[in-house]
Amino acid sequence: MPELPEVETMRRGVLPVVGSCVKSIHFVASPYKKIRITPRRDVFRHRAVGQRITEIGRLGKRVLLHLENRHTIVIEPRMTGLLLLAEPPDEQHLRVGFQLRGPVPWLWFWDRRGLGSVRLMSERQLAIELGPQRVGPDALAITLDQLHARLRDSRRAIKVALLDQRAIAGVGNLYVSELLHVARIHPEKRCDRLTRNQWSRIHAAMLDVLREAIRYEGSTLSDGTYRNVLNQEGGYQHCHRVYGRPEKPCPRCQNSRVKRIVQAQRSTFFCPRCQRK
DNA sequence: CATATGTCCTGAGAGC
DNA sequence: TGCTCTCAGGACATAT
Repeated sequence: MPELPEVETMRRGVLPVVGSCVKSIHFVASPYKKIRITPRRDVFRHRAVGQRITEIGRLGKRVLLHLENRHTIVIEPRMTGLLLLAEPPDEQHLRVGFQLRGPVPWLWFWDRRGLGSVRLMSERQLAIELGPQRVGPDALAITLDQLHARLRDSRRAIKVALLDQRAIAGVGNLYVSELLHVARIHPEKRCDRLTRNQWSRIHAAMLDVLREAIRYEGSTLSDGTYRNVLNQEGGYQHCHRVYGRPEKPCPRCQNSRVKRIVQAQRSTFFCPRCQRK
């Protein structure tokens, strides 16, 4: 489940393709219909082939490949999408191959479940479809004041609100449980009932957890889907405090067991003793 | 407007 | 053993 740390790891991993030229693009035939690829493949090729990759960016949970003609290839991994410089795990779930002229011959988009997307956008399209109205400030860049201003009046539970990418971009279901545990905030606590001090703890914990997870190159869960661009596992799953650990002792207080609840159809893990409502 | 729910997708694992 | 069923959660469409 690539969230900010995994996508940032992908971004850093594909930096070696900066300066390379797109030689050809292979849309793998059979699963093509199943993932969202826009525009049509001939138009996509016409606008991207022959272009140099000038820069690699990240917008929330998306990787951006900027081209010299000011178009951008927007890669959205969603649940199981991977960006690979190494040989993909199998042929079956290969979606797009970018053949490059440069030090690395191929950049692959591989996606087992096919919920991801690969889109080529003009500057204008990018500004509209993924502009500040649609994607909030990045979780690593947002200030405490910005975070506070954006969510302080919301009646939603803090866990649910932090997953809203329009409010703040990059936090997903795994890291929200982790950061709320570090901040000692109950996931069901309503935003409009949090004190300034609690917001401050959330902000600090968010930065700590995300930065630490990036250092470990993200989390590879037992389903094993997330891999870095060289098809290697991340390491942060060994550091998880609560996520995916129901009934295990809380790593902070030891006296309480991690509880699993469901909020907005998603699992939340927390320590009922350390994170009181 | 804000918030809640439904939808897509595949394969791992549970349960029988 | 081998089958069926549930569940995992990204973003977005639709409903309340």
